[in-house]
Amino acid sequence: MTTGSAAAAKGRSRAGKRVGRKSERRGETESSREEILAVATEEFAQRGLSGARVDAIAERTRTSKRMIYYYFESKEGLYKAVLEHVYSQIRSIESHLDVDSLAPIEAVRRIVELTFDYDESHPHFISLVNVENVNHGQFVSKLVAIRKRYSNILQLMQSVLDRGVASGQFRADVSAIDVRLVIAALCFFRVSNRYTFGALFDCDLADPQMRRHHRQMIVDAVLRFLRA
Amino acid sequence: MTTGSAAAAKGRSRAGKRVGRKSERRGETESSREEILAVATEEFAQRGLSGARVDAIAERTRTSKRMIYYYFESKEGLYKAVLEHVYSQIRSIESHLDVDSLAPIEAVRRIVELTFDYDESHPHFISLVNVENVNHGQFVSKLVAIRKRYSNILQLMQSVLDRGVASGQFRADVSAIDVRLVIAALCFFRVSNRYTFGALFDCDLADPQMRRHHRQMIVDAVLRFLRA
Amino acid sequence: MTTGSAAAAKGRSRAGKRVGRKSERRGETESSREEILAVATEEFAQRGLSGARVDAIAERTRTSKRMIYYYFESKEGLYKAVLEHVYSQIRSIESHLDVDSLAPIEAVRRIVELTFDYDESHPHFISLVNVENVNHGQFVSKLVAIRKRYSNILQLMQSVLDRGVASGQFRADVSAIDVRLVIAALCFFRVSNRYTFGALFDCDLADPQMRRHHRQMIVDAVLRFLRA
Amino acid sequence: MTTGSAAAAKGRSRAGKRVGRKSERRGETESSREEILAVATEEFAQRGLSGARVDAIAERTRTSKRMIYYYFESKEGLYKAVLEHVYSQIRSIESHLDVDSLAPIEAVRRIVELTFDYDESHPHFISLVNVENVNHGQFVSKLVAIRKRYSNILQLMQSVLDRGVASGQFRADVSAIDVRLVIAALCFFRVSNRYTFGALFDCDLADPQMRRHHRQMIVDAVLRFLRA
DNA sequence: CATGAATGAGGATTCATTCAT
DNA sequence: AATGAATGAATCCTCATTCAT
Repeated sequence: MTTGSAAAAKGRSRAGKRVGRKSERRGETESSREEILAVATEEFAQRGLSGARVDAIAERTRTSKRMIYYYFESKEGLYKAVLEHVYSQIRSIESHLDVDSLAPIEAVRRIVELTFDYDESHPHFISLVNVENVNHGQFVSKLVAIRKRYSNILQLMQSVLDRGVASGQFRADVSAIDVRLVIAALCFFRVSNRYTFGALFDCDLADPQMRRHHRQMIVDAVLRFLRA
Repeated sequence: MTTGSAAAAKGRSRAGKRVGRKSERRGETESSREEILAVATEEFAQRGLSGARVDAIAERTRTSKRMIYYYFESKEGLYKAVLEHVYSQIRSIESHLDVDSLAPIEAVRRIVELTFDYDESHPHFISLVNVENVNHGQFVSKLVAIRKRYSNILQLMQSVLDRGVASGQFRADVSAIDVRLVIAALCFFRVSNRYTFGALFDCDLADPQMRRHHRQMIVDAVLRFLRA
Repeated sequence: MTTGSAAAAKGRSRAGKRVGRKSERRGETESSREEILAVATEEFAQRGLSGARVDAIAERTRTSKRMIYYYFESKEGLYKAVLEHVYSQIRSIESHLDVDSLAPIEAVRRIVELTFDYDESHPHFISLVNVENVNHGQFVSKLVAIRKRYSNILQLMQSVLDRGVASGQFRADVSAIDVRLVIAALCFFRVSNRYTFGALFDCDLADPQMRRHHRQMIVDAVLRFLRA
Repeated sequence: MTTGSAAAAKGRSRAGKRVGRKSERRGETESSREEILAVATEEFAQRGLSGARVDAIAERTRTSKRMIYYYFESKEGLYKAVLEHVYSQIRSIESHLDVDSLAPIEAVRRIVELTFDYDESHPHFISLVNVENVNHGQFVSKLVAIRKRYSNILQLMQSVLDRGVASGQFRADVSAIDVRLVIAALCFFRVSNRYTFGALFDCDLADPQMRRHHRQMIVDAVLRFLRA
């Protein structure tokens, strides 16, 4: 979870608006589109919106540059599709967890761990969120489907908090949004700032041992933050 | 403090190699260079390395595009200068504080507050760090002067921790680098992800009330994290 | 009548070569072709030969882009078909008139009026003639059927002139081609140059009052031109 | 004179807005720009706005494609500059004539002849006006300087008409705009429709003998139109 | 120190057309 | 008779950079 974890996302989201198509067929077609999307995800993550080259994306694909425009209409359209795709891929951490069946502390622990694991294993996603922030979030704000999902996340979190408060284990003065911010910040930063933090403090955040240590540490920090 | 706070930045670093020229007039010269640097900082922060336009930078300056090349040799050189400049501007939080004269808890509180305030008031710096991370930190790793500074920071932090542990107020199993990471993450994320977090959780992180709340919250979280 | 009025156009000319196919169903087939032709007429008139987009034409049609190629083989083929179509639609003004049954002056008056009315009510035709002239008339010269028709027009005009000369009402030193030129020029220009003339002389040639005035004026001018 | 003859045009019109230039120097610079303009005039006249190729224009020039964008910003900008240029080149026929010193009939004769000669000798101009009309006059309407000039033309024409009416030689019920329309139409059409008219009536309007004949004929037609 | 002119190399995008079914 | 997918070849345009003065 970074800018919030992703909620149920059951419906497959059609990223690039397909224009001028009358019927929908699965199969080959879809895979060309998906191949482009996969390659573009990498390119945009690694080079940013203006740094990415349509030519470079096309070359790493079995299709041609022309197909990119066929499916996505423009470089920007492709970027939007990529953004929507990566956001929609985040299966809601809470929904994978049946948060309500766990004791509050355990629920929070699992939420943090899943968030941490997701961010660690999806550096492209982290980079794309960075890119989007550098670009003033001009596209993320248009992803309506995504935004809906995120409001559910807060509700789930709130119910966990409520139970924790009721049981006397959590403080009462922390809002769901606060907890999400703390969790997101701690997990996201490790990945998003791996290069600068690593260079300046001369350490390798990707080191497995370091990672394991930080995973526990962040769980600990969040629980200490919530503890009554 | 973000990717680590900035240490004592003693020598002002001259970014663009300045070849010895006929007349080395101070004043005018310096201000042209600095004007370019100021404008470029904004442009690179707002549009990223490849998104920034040399033309655009020149136009917003009283000087010409040619001068950019005169002072900085290339767009990349200008970017490096900007990066070095913003990093060097961070006067070490610890050095401003005389950390050693404060009680450990108070010292940490002040460090967090200063870090928070710095990040909040320097969104361009945050953006540039983001940009640098999107670009794999390829330039930050070359800023030797900066890196030295950052190692001092860790030492100062360590001494605070040591005193806290000695007084029985802090846990013993937290390293300086861990604390810096936690502080940096919590302060940096609020600013770096303001667009995506704001859009997805439908809240305005820039709101003064929210900011005040989070400032206290982060101090609190860090102290809870350290507390024995 | 513009570049000459159109004569009887007895045989309907099939523009796009229609290869004999399995089922030559009338009706549907024909209407697809005609729909394309109608849309293409507008597009070519409004945007010129190279400005028109095959995609745009297809989209405004109930059929697909592929059908355009099926019927017309190429964009150029479609343009030729459009050109032939609009030229063939001009039913000979003279043939609608039974010119020989009218007194010479009356005959000329009616010819001018019909030409004027045709041009005014067929701006697409005018535009297409313009387009064709911008393209050096490379296609019109191939429309053999059309060219034949036009030579008849001259004969009819000549007979009117002859009768007028015989009756002493017309001058003898004006050829049929001269009269056609004068009539065509005066009627065509109003429509073809409506935009530039209107903009530069700040008047609206489409205004009904202006139009009525010019209609009479042109009849008058032509008769004065012919008067013995 | 076509869409109206051109008036005094004393001030040199700067066609393509030169951007980002602070001082103005004559000489070499200007000639590059003018060379582009000259070549572009031909290309746009021969192929229309969308048919013209920036590459083709550049190739026929001693400069590069890049310079076209440097001077004119876009293909459209170049087209606008061309249009303005050709319109501004029309030295006012009336102003070359000292219309007021001639007897009314003689004045009209000379105006017609000069208009005729101008149109005959500037087929590119005629074509460009055609192109502009195909494009709905979207650019000509913005040429403010040109439009001003054209309003003067009408005044000069009106004064000639007034003198002719006063002397009893001209009818009183013809407006300046009417006469300009008649003259423009007759002279313009011969050139603008040379391809289609020639093809359909199987004659060569460019033939010198034909041209001489038509020149007299048009003068005659206009005078007959005006005669009291 | 300063500047307007110039540009090669590349970058996004479009378009008429064809293929597989 | 019909169509959605696919594409090579342009086509317009941009950008960092250098030159001449």
